[in-house]
Amino acid sequence: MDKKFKPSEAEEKIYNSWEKKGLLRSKRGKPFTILMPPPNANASLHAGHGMYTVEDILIRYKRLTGYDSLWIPGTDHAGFETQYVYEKHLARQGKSRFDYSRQDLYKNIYEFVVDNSGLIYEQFKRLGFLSDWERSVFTLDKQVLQTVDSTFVKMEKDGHVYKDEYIVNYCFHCGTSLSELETVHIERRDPLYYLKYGPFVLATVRPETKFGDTAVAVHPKDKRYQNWIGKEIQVEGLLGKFRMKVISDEMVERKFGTGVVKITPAHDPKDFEAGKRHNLAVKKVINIDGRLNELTGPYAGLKIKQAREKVVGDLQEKGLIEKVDESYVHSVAVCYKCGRDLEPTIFPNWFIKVADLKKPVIEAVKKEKIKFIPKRYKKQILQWLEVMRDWPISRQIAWGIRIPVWYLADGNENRIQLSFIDKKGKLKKGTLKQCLELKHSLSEIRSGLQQVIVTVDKQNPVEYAVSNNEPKDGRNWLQETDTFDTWFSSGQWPLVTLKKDEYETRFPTDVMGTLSDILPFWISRMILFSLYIKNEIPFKYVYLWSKVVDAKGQKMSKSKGNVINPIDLVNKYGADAFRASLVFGIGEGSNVPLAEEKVIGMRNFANKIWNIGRFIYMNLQVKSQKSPLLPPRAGFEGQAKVKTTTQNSKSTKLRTSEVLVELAKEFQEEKKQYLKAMDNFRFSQALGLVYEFVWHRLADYYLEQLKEDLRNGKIKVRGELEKVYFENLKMLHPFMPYVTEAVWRVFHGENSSILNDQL
RNA sequence: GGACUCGUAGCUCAGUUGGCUAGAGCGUUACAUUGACAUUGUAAAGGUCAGAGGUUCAAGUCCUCUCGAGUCCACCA
Repeated sequence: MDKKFKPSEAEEKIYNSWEKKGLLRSKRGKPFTILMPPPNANASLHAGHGMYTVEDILIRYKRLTGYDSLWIPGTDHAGFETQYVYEKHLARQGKSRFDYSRQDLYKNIYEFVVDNSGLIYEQFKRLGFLSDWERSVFTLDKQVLQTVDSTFVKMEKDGHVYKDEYIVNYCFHCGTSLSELETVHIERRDPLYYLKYGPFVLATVRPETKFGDTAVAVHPKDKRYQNWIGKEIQVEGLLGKFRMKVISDEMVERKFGTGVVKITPAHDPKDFEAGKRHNLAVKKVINIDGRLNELTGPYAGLKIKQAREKVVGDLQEKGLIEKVDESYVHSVAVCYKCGRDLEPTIFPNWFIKVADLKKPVIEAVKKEKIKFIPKRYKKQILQWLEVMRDWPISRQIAWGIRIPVWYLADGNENRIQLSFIDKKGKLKKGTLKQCLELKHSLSEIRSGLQQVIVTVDKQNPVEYAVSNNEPKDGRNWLQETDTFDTWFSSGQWPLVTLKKDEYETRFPTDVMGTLSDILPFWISRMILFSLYIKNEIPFKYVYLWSKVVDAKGQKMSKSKGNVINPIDLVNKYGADAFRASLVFGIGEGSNVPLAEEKVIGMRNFANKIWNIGRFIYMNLQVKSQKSPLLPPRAGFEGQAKVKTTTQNSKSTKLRTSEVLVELAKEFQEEKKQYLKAMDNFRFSQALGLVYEFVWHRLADYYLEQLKEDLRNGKIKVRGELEKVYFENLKMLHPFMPYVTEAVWRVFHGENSSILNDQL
């Protein structure tokens, strides 16, 4: 044995042997199952992924305690995220997605993802993860598409799906609508304009939307405006005179501005709701290209910002602005991805009605059929579930699972808007009728299709079919071009990862471990889908781990320049050290500070483990060489012990037998506490316990006490020390798999594995 | 506005049914060590456990309030 444990030499060899011997999964015991939260297929390992270690700890611990533990891996196509990365890549080449048909774009992104995938699994392997890689599932695999489509079809049949013109948060830059959860609110100072509005003055930050106003509102109890409620006012505007209804609604804050609000249902979520309550017209004045439309007269074609400037200028000229409050601070919804302002706008969208679907989820969480660790997340997810609104699932991007809806083309040529790349590679836009009239065949349109927009007409809807496959009835259909929100598919992760027969034995799965910040996106949806499709919860425990932060507790971010690459640390100090440093001394649910010093500390611990083994092993060899000369015999031990103890009695040394009794007792207590901590997901405590025992009790105390006896070849002493040491190796193995396995093989032979033993 | 977390040694943090002298890692200081390990050992310095009040035989731990830091949700025309 070397003086030091050298991870770089040992790790790869050991991992390969696990793979070769089929130890990535076990074949005996009661099932224990974890589904790996799928990282983005094209991702590479970042510090946050380090926390997957917690799942590996569980898998290994369960393996060692006699379970058939299975960790099923997978990767996610991560719709919007990935397309965003790809579009940046396109932009560098001076191109955009509008240069491609959706088919080609999808193909290109697929290749892009394939080129960049696989890396993360290699990195996971370096961390030692005991996952059954051959079973990897990608969220665009055939069986996933099948399941996702079928779920949607079933939901539609059961009346949980509807299409509506709805106010959605639309990002003009990313070209897609976003769900509530994908928006970020930031505080910002914007000018607040006080506009003269007929007899009133009202305050707004968005004067450019005034063309879409369909009412003004006041609070029902506001004395100032009592007489106006229900009447019409005459307003002199930029486009001439018009009349406007005055409504009253509780939503109006009397203290804000002048207590009068303009209602713009098409471009403000709250106004949209108010519009519904009061049956107001929805007048859309901004199109999805981010420009004002023909309803705005001279402002048509201007982008929002330009329009605002011009409108303000013109209003000022006409004397219609009473004052401007430049110090107004409010929060603005921005895109979580690109950070630009989101535009609330009307867009046809597929929705999942969640009111009924979420009820059993709330039940299951309240009754603790699913337990959350740390506990406080139970409250948080319940809070989220309560406010969860209908879920807009349409994303106007190509990279994803296309929504299985077909619109009847025949007879609806006028009502279907589309864009496509024609044979010559030119982008064409218009109604289907216009395109056909330009001598483009339907098959040409289909193959170059970019986007199909079918607006919602409740009185006379365009006929559509919802099914896994295109209807084959001789008529022509065009498939919806929108794709599912990526959480719609990853939310069905527990429904697509197990084999059929495993739903009998491994479902519900045992633990779902994931970052706490996707609790609402993912965890709540997985529970929802599982209860809906299988009428069963998908997992028994949800273990939330927290953010990995830097040594000072700061969030890691590129702009701060404090990002730590885990693989660098693994290269320098070994996977064991890296893994242990993410667990050691960490409170449940608190941030995980990652500091190089700490990794070094754990590297030192790994070396200590190694050297305890080395010491015992060396004496084992010394003894066996000497044994022909000094055969150990019954009765001999006692004598020798008396001798050595008296010889070394400078300090007060205990008798060997007493030390051994003490050791056995202390070890029993350690193991008991360890098992308790592990079973309660208190990994940090478990590791801390063993750390303390192995280093400061076993090495510093017991080994020192028993050094002489060991050198003198006391079989009993060596046996006891070995036993305690081996047990501790097994206890440490979930945390530090490599060094424990390496020492194990020194003692038990190169072909042995600690994984075949039991704790 | 609603919910939640945190404030313990110079730094980063443990401390779970309230209970022996409040701990660890790193850092600091002194000493030791050529046969397990310098990626070491022995020891030391360093804490009014944010502050105030309360419950209790007993409070870092439970309750109330104050101050400070942070997170999530909702809203902001």
